[in-house]
Amino acid sequence: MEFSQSARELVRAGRISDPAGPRGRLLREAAILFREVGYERTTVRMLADKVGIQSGSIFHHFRSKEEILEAVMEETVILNTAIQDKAVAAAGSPAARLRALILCELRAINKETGDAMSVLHYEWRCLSRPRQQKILRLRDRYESNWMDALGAMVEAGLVREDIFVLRRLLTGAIGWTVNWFRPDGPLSLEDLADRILGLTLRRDPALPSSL
Amino acid sequence: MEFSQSARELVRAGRISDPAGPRGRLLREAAILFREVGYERTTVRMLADKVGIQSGSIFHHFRSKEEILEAVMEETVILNTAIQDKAVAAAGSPAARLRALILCELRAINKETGDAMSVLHYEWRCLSRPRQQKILRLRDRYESNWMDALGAMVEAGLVREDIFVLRRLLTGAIGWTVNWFRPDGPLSLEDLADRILGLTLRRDPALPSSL
DNA sequence: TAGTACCAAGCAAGCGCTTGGTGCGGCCAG
DNA sequence: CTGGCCGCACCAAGCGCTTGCTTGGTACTA
Repeated sequence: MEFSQSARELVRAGRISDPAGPRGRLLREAAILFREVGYERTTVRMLADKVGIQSGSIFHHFRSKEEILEAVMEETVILNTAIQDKAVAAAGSPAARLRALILCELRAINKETGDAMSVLHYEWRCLSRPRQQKILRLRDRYESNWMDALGAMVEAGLVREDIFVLRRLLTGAIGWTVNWFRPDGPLSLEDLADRILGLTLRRDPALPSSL
Repeated sequence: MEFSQSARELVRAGRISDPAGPRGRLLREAAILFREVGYERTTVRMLADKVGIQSGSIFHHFRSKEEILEAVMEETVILNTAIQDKAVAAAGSPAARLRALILCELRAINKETGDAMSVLHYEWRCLSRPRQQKILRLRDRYESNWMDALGAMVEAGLVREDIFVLRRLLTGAIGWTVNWFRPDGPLSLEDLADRILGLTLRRDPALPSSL
C-alpha cells in the first residue's frame, strides 16, 4: 500500500512521528478527537483519557495544546505531499496526472489521514498566525503539483478554464466529500475521481449553453 | 434589492428578528464574531462589548450561548430559502433555474448573509443534536429546490451526472468560495455562476476522455 | 403599573498548564 | 557480572484564570 510505505519511510527519516510511539499515539487520538469534538471543545483531559495517561503527562511531549494541533496538521501535510509526489511521478499523460491528483486528495480526505485532513480544514483558524504560515509553506509543493498538472491540461487542450479558479472549485468539491462520501456505499473513490475529472474536461462549444 | 426586500417581509411576518432591534443586532454581531473567532473562542463578554452592553444582559434575550448560535443559523436558513424561492419562481428554462440557484448560493455565502452562512458551515457540530435536526428540517425545501432543478436539467438532456453526487460536488465547490472569492477582484459572482454552470453541463461524448 | 432593556457583582465549574516526584529500562565503569 | 546512574515516560496534586450564567435591582417607555 502506498500509504503505509510512504509513512514508514518518513518515520525513518524523522519527518513524522512513529505511530507506535507515545507521541504518534497522542497525535492519532488528537486528530480523531479534534475532528469529532472540535479543537476548542477537546480538553487535554479527554485526550489523556483516550491514550490512558494523566492530563499533565501530555505536556511532557508537547509544550502546549496548540502545539498538538500544529503537529497534527504538519505531519499530515508532509505525509500527503510525499504520497502525492509518488503518484505524480508514476502518472503518464496530463489527464492521468490530474486524475491521480484528484484521487490522492480524495483518499487523503476519506481514508487513513481523513481525521487529520478534516482538522486541517475545520480548525485552521485555531492556529496562531505564525503557525499557520509554517503550515502554508509546507503546502507549497503540494499546490504547485496541482497547478503544474492543470497547466499541462490546458496546453494539451483538454481544459479551457482559468486554472486558478478551477483548482479552487475542485478543492471545495473534493474537500466537501468528507461530509457525505461513505466508503461502504455504491460509489468508489475511483468512480468519484473519474466523475470529477469529467467535470473539468472542456465541453464541446457547439453544444447549446442555452440559457 | 432582492435581499433587503425579502428580509423586510420576513421581519414583518415575525419569522426573523428585526436587524434594528437589540436581538437582531446581537445576532448580526454574533455571526461576525463566530465567523472570525469561532463559536467556542467567542465569549459572551466579547459579544456584549461589540453591542455595547454588559455580558449578563445578553441572557435577557437568549437563554444560553448555544441559543444564539442556533438563532444565527435558523434565521439565515429562513432568509435564504425565501430569497431562493423567489429566484426559482422568476426563472424560465431549466438551465436558467439552475444558474439562479448557483447564483443565490454564491450570494448567500459571499454577500450579506456571508458571515452567518460561514457559521452554518463551520460551527455545525457545536449545536446539540436536537438543534441540528431542527435546522436540517428548515433546510428541506431549500435542498428540494436544488434537486428539482437538477432533475429538470437531466430531463432536458443538459446534465448527465447522478444528480445527488452532482449536488454534493456543487455544494462543496460553491461553499468553498468563501475562502478565496473577493468581490473586489476581477471575477464577478455572475461570471463565477456561469463557470460553475458550465462545469455541470454534459460534455460531448465524442471528445476524447483520453486517459 | 406592567413590561422591556439593561447594569453591577459575582458564583461554580472547568480550563490549560506547572510542579515535584516516581518507576524503570539501558548502559557503562569497575 | 554488576552497581550506579541517567533519562524517558509518567503520576498526583493543584494553581490561577476564564468561562457561561445567575441574581437582585434600576431606568425608561407605554
